[in-house]
Amino acid sequence: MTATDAVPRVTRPSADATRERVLAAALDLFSELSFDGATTREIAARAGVTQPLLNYHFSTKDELWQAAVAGLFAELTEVLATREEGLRGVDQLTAAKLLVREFIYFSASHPQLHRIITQECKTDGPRMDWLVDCHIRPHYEQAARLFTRLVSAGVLPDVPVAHLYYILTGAGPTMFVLAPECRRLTGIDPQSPDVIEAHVDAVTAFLFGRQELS
Amino acid sequence: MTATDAVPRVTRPSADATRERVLAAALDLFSELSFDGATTREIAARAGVTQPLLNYHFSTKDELWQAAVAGLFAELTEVLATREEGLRGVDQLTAAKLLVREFIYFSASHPQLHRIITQECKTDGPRMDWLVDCHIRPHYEQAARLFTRLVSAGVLPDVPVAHLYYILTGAGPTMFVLAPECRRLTGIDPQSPDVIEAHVDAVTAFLFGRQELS
DNA sequence: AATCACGCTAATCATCCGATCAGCTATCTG
DNA sequence: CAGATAGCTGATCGGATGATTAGCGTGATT
Repeated sequence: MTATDAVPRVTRPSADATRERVLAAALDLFSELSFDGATTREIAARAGVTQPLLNYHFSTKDELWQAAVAGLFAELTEVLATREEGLRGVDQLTAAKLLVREFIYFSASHPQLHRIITQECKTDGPRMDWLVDCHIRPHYEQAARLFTRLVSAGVLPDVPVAHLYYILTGAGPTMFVLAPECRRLTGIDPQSPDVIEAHVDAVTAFLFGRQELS
Repeated sequence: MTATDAVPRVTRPSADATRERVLAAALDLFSELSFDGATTREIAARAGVTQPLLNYHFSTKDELWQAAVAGLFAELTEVLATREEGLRGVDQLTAAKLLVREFIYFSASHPQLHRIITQECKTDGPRMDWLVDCHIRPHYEQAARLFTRLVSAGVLPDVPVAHLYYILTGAGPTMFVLAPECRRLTGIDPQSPDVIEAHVDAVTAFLFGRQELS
């Protein structure tokens, strides 16, 4: 089905597996320790390989970072696209609520996403430019279209979409981004399914109106 | 009035001024570039001094970081205490709304606060422990008492206070934390007074109920 | 006036970082 | 079977980082 089946493969299968182990380790460490705080040696150690291998598969530390982040956004894009696909024909308000819920669920299972965004987008720089132009903007524009429709329908108050965007992307993921703090501060584990469910309910209740709280 | 007037001072006045210049530079760079990303040479350069001076005033990089963060939290504590003082006698709901507004205004004028929190509290570590135990917990407990009263009064929906805390601290400051992203992504400058006002209005509207939107 | 502590700097240290290079080994190709 | 190549490692390099040390100048003390 894919091109790699037709063309005789030049890369050995073992390389793909280690590549993905490296990418997973890089994503975790970059998101938790920041780009500068995560060292290539530590990433390599977590992936069970030696440090020069990172420069073999990804020529530079920046390219490793880009590859790890691109994989994460690909997951987000796929999850949202699949969900949207499954919501064809559902009425606008219900579809919007379920799409927002899906986004918060993703933020809970992939806290690395907003950890990296809040890490890189605090300052101007090449990584922020790349993140915004290549990955964040498409999702922002999709969200903006959705919010615009909901405001027109009177479901959301008449607030500029940029504010709605930062209220949702702030209120939804922050508890999961700061999971270690939340555990120490409140004793609650944000990775628990019950807590995730309660948070999704709470955020959607505040966003779409109080009476919606079950 | 202060003790330094009575006791003959041993530190020269010039030292206090440079100390504060160093602290301000450290706060900006730590919050934007993370603890590891900010170098002592860069902090010194921004403060207009040489790098070994940082080790003279603050024995280590960690102590410099602690001093800078402590000063920021002292400002927050003072601002909120002053505001609460001025709200004695005001009815509970109005006082709560104005206190929340004050918090968001502070997040707008001091984005370094939540930049550092989201930087350090993603991972367990000594800096996270110190931040939570010495500075975050007192404010969390104050917020928890406020939220508990508002839930009892029926002003807020019956959601555990931890969720309310992370919804507020996520929805309020994120737009200002990610100001560079917001400018590039939306063309809106979150430091503009009009935008700050609109965001404060929007967040309080979602938090305290739709009908409150002016 | 002599002394001394304070504020600050130039020079330097050990350490760690990302990157490079030569070389090993196993698999694939012809 | 022989050669080539992909996958990976050990050793190492230049550069940057946080910290230390010795020492300078100025202003307060006695």
